[in-house]
Amino acid sequence: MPWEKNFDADEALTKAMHAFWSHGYEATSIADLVDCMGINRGSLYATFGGKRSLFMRALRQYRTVHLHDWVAALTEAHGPREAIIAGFDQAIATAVEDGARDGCLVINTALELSPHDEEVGEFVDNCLIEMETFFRGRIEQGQAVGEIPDHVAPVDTARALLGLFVAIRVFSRSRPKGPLLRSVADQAAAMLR
Amino acid sequence: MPWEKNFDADEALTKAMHAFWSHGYEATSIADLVDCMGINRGSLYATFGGKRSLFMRALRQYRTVHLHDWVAALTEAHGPREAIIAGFDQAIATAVEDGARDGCLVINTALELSPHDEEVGEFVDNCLIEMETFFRGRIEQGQAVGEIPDHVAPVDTARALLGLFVAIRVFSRSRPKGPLLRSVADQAAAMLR
DNA sequence: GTTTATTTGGAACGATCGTTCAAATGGAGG
DNA sequence: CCTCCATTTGAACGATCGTTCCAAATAAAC
Repeated sequence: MPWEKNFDADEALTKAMHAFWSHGYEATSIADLVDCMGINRGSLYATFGGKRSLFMRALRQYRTVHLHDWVAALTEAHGPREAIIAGFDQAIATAVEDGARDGCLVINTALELSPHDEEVGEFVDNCLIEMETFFRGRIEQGQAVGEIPDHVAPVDTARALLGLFVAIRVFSRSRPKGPLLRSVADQAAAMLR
Repeated sequence: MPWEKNFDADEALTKAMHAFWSHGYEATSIADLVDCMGINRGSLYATFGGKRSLFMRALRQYRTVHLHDWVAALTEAHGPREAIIAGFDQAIATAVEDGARDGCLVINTALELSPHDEEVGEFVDNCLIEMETFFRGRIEQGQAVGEIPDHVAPVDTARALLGLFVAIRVFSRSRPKGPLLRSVADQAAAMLR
């Protein structure tokens, strides 16, 4: 029925996000997006403005769903130390079980676009800072309740954990072998002892 | 002089490597390559076969120069423990001082192409394995000469070091801040104590 | 001096890129 | 019953993609 939208913009955006997530920005064409979103070119441009604008919205949706909500869920469901460990375990599980080789959209974008696109770069940086802040917050909270020893330096350790987490996402995309991912996660856990 | 090549194929390949390194595979066009390599389309196709074939040769040159030679230089110039630390320091130095936001071609490629290109994926995996092997070899050697304590688990630690090294390359491309990189490298060094 | 072999520079190819736009649709409001 | 109007639809745009091809150019070989 042409007089009213016959698709849900958020659902379509989610599908676009997964396309960018899997193939990256450059390798995802408008034709690909039209196909996987199930809408037509005109609607895509009317609703989302264009490829780049659509990508930015996909990035923002990713941050909301896979960063904010994810952090909130971990924080709520676990104690401070366990929240960090569960975060790593979850990342490994999606990589090994689901066989999804998508990694993390933010990190994929960090490598593909950040160096040459200021707006994207700033957005990605903020996401990384949020992750670092999550780790640091959990460490400090863990120390406050006596779960994590005081000799652990919150800032440095948070950054190292961010590094190991990034690495798991990278390996998820290129070399998603269980033992490798598990070794990395175990060393992350060891940093909290 | 048309009866003999008037360009050095290896030099041209190096220039192509840097273009791919900086912008990735998809975002580097044949026109870009022709420009930066300083040769013409015909010569490019006659000498290198095509874009994909040129990219694979660039990858191989990268592995030789920035992996094999790099590992050899570190191993030769330092003791086991110091070789690892010098590797991290070097990665940080190129990111912070040179201001080069290129990161590592292998890791960039791992995220851009590995999930959807079997040949590239296998090549990249081998490079990552080589790096892991370097770390493990240095750890074991360090333990043999008493530089590194025996409670360090070679395999797990090597994988974690690989992870932290990958992270430094990722941050070099997206958030090349000195303190962040230093924290990561310091935690890497702490794993060897 | 003619031939031969090879590279060069660039024109040209069909395909696909991201984007625009005008025609077709059919209920809503008068 | 007719006019609106937001939306769908797909054709079409110019640009650029990776690739192919060929005539011009040159100096060694004969």
